Amino acid sequence: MKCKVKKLDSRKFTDYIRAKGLKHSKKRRAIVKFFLKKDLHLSVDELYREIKETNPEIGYSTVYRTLKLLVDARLATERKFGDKSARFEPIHPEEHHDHLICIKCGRIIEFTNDQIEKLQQQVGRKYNFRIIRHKLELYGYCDKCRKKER
Amino acid sequence: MKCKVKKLDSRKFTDYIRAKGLKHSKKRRAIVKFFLKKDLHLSVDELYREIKETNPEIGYSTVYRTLKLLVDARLATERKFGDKSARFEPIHPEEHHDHLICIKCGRIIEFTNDQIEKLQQQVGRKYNFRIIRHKLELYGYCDKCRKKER
DNA sequence: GTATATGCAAACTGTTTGCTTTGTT
DNA sequence: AACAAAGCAAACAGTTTGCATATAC
Repeated sequence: MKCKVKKLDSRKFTDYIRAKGLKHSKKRRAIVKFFLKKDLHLSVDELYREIKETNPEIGYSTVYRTLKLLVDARLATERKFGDKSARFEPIHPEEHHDHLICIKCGRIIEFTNDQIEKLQQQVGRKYNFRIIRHKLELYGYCDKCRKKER
Repeated sequence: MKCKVKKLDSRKFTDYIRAKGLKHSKKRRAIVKFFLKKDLHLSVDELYREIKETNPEIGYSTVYRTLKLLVDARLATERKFGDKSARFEPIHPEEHHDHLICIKCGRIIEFTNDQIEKLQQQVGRKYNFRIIRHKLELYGYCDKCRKKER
């Protein structure tokens, strides 16, 4: 099961922009479109290059600023997997998920596991923590890279 | 249960240094001493300031370089919790642990949970991943900060 | 004495910001 | 017309590096 891009209506972005009294622009729309369309977990750089091909007049800072806007609007989250650069992914409010990351090819797969979630709550109780969110990342070799290994 | 600093023999560092044909120095020893002595999960900056008080002639880059050396020697690991700066902690080879992080006061508590570990392996199997390592961080409010909240 | 360690300043990377110009409403 | 967006360059934070000097062996 690969990552599927779920429908995240760009209308939500429009709503947010309006509610904030901000303005729409071609470039913003282009960035949001790419962001939603492309496979998940893009780094800013990847997204920038991608966009650059069809919209060469868009600058780096605009990409950053728009992604930040998406995060503010709670339509995206920022993550860092090992490497130093930030990766953004659309939020699907109903569903939380964690990540499998291939340390060879960089592939990122999402998964969920209710049992793990429950055990985390249990850990929280044990230490008197009120757990708000968590991060679980499993690093290893994906099926393809395992085959190549030997 | 607070983080306890377990005995991590600085002799291992000595061994590593020798094996690599590198040299000992007062400063290195001082840094390693502080690193092992102080509570875990120090940022470079925290460690630097700490050391500076008794060894004001030690520079930032030396701290970095020595920490890197510790990582190379597999005596420390580098982590990033949300904030941008790296934190280092001694490795205790026999034992893997995860972290509870208080989003109010920044307190970091270590924990282990075998059941979660097992479930992670299960997830790996499901997706045909060979899991090498993982990162689990639970963010929330610690007991002290929960009380203060209301 | 030779080679490594260190300090300093400078380089570097990813990200953010200030300012002027351009675009949206 | 008014005000936000975008581009560019410059600022920034954390980290790394080059080089001359100090230190360890």
